Amino acid sequence: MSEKRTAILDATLELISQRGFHNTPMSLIAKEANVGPGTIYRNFENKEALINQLFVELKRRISEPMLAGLSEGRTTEEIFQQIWRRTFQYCLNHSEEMLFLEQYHNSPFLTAETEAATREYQTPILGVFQNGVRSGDLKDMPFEMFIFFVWTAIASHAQLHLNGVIIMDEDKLSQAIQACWDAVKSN
Amino acid sequence: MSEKRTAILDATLELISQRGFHNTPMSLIAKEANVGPGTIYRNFENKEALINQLFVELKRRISEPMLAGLSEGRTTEEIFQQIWRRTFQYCLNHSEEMLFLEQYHNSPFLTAETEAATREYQTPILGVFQNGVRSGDLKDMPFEMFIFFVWTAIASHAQLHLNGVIIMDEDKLSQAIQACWDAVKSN
DNA sequence: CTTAACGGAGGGAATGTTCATTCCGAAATC
DNA sequence: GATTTCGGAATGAACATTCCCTCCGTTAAG
Repeated sequence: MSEKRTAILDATLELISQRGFHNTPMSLIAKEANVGPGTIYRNFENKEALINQLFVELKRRISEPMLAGLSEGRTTEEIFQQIWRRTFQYCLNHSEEMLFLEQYHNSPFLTAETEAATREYQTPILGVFQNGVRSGDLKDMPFEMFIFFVWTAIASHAQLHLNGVIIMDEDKLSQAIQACWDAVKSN
Repeated sequence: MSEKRTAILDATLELISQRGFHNTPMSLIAKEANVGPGTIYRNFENKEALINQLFVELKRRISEPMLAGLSEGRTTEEIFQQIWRRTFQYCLNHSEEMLFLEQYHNSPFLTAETEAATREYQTPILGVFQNGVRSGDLKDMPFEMFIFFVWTAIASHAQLHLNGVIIMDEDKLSQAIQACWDAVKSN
């Protein structure tokens, strides 16, 4: 990935997560990236493609802490907890990325390919889930329902924290994790 | 509320939930509402105000089935279940409204007043929550955390259903409700 | 009862701005 | 010197918003 390309993606992330799509002209992205407007079009077909590729890139990044949580627990519950904690922490440390993802999560201009590429990054979690179901630790729910109590829950709680609605200190954090665990654990 | 105003809001809902904000010109809204572009500006200050008012109106509408669920259960668990079922059904029957709400849920152009107005409509649920905590049926979590397992969960699962990702038949529905109940119920 | 004056809502053409995108000369790289 | 990449002025389309003319209902005067 060229350096310019990275600069453009970074600038897009920063500007769009704060100002929204319709309020950030390509010219502004170019300026922020120290690049001419024309250069953007050398790397991305158009504005929509730029958003889509950024979306995929961010999904990839966020899957890393999820993955890292995988190897840290022994029991299913410990693994669940580690994934939650690590991903939550990542969301706080990279709030722009999380905000962008949540903002365009169900937006009309994400293409089907983007959605597909996105799904790729969930496969590590799928393994955890299937093992947990097989071993009787987890309820046998649809995988997407399980994902809700991981990714959606994490992102929502990170946003609540960032907006100052709930201060997610250690107490609240373990409370949230416990609630989600209660939701998915088998009885 | 004037007839024209209602027509404009309806047209806006339909067009924007399908095409997104930046892809639906005021002129198109006007055409869909059988109204001149100028007429829109007689009822709403500008495009952003239109979106904001539509958002508030939809939050009001969706709070009705929630409310209706309140009176149908005896135990906290029954009330929880009724709220979930009714609201979920409403989301399926009014998917455009739900999609619009989810799409602009965390969008840069919702004003603070809009967010405040929105919070109003949660107060009936707050009562249920507080009673449940007092009686020891519910975990003593922050209210917004509780709301996550109601509204956010409902909307997400409705979307999964509408996208064909999970077919939410009675089995899956009660499974989802059970999971959310397990999350919030005290142990 | 008729008609004239008024006021306000509706419509839509016109305006001016704001971009996305292009394109070509300049700079850099090989 | 050739080839690729870059920049940014220029272009053209799209669109939010305005402005003013039209239409209609209401009221007042005759």
